[in-house]
Amino acid sequence: MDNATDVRVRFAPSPTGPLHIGGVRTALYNYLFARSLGGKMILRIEDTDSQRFVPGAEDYINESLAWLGIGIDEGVREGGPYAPYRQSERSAIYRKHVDELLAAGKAYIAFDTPEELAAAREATPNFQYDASTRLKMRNSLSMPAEEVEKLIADGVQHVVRFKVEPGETVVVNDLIRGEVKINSDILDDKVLFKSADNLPTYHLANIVDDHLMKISHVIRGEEWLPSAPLHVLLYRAFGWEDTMPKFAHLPLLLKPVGSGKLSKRDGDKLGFPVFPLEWHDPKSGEISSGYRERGYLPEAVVNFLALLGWNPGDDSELMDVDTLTSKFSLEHCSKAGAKFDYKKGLWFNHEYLMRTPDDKLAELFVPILKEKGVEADPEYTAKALGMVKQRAELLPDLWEQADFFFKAPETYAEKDVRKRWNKDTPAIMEELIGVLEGIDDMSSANAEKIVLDWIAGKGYHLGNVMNAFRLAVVGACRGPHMFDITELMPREEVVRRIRRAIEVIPVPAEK
RNA sequence: GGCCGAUUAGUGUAGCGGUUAGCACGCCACUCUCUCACAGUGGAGACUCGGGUUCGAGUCCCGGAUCGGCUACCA
Repeated sequence: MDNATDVRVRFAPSPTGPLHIGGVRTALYNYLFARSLGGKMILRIEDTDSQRFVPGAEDYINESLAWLGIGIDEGVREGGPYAPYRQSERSAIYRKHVDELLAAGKAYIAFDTPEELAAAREATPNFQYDASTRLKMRNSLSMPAEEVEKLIADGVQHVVRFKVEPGETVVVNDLIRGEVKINSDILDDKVLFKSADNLPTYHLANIVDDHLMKISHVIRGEEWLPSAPLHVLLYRAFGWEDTMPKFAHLPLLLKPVGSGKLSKRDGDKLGFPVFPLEWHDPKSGEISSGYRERGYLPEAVVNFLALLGWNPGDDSELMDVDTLTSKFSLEHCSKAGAKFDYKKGLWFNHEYLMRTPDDKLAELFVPILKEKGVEADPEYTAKALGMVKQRAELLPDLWEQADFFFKAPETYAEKDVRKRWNKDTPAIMEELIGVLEGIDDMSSANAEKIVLDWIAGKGYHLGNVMNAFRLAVVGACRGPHMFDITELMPREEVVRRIRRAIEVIPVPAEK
């Protein structure tokens, strides 16, 4: 069934907390890569660290990817031919493979306790558990076979370590970085199987699963580059070098200001989310904000993230997921870490908001109206939002911009009052009410013509009259064209607001 | 400390030996205008530093600096 050349990629997060935005980007690149080549996207849960497991994190991962539209072909929820896709459920598979390595003499058993290892590191600067030191440690290479057997029979805790042969140059061919060479001397005898929870470490589980699941390309963060040579050695030890996946190590996401990798604190400090969805930490009770809850559109987040470390090869910036897919290629991924430009993220969302059809916007706006305790006709809401959407970056900004469509102003912007509400204003506004009431057709163009003619005829100051009018209806000098507002808003409401403004706004003593 | 990786305006990036070093965000003007936006036009702003190679280097090589990652019975 499966062809050797089939593209199969995986996103393999650890359920140790909310999915970080950098992880989301890795998932996205895997997804775009797979889709662009007609391949499959696998979601594998790497829960081999029982100490750090966080309940709810796996659901969070699934929900985040679903919200962003990053589709999964095979995974824990989706199932698939290589199930289970949760590593904690695959321990027998790893056990079998590690035994193979043991039998072939490519791995060995070690009894050193954490304390002993700490002591060794203390005693020797740059201590490394490798060919130069392993015979001085307590393991099946340094101890008589009977003693090893006895310790195992007695149930003494032990780990399995990979036996790295020294003096060899290991070459990793990275699709983004080219050839990366290192000497095996600097590699240590990595623990493959832990004693603490009888589960494999990342390195072993990762190689076994990628092989068994027929992964063709491993696209992951740069933090894995240093261990990639070890992984090559593991493929070799298993005799899987011929079908070894190709590697691509993505640059990291960095802090917007200062240096270092992007952290949750940066988001808190500068006011942007670092997680796709809001996260309620089950232990601390702490709540971390998410893109979704903040009012970002998933399409905008995807577009923004795609361009952080990749470019389409031309000047396009606003691209939907199909366009991103068709243009995606690993060759256009950059090598250097990208500072997280959250302001550009805001711009993307603004662009997507402007392009969202008004009725869809009205739907997205329902929760906000509800929160504000306002009931409104969907069609009215759609028209109102359509008028202000070019002024909003995030969904909640729509309320800031369109609130007056749903409730009369209670206060009037002081600065605008000072500038636009003169001693003649109440009388002119009174006159305006009469003019408005005399209009048969309140359509924007018609009402504008009539009112403007009246202003010109009377020789009034256009800016002052219009802004006073705006102040009365909106509560400040902001918003769409006045006659677009009065076309949508019932005339009685407009009149009521002008009357209230005349009543409430104090007339300045002079001028 | 060791190993690996990276380095074009404030930010994201294009460039792949010969360009007035392109685009976008942000910033500043101007235009439009009843306000705020949108839109349009214009502006300021960059090749980390040395050495090489070459007729010619942002582009290739070497070194320094800086930044990042890894260096766990975490992933």
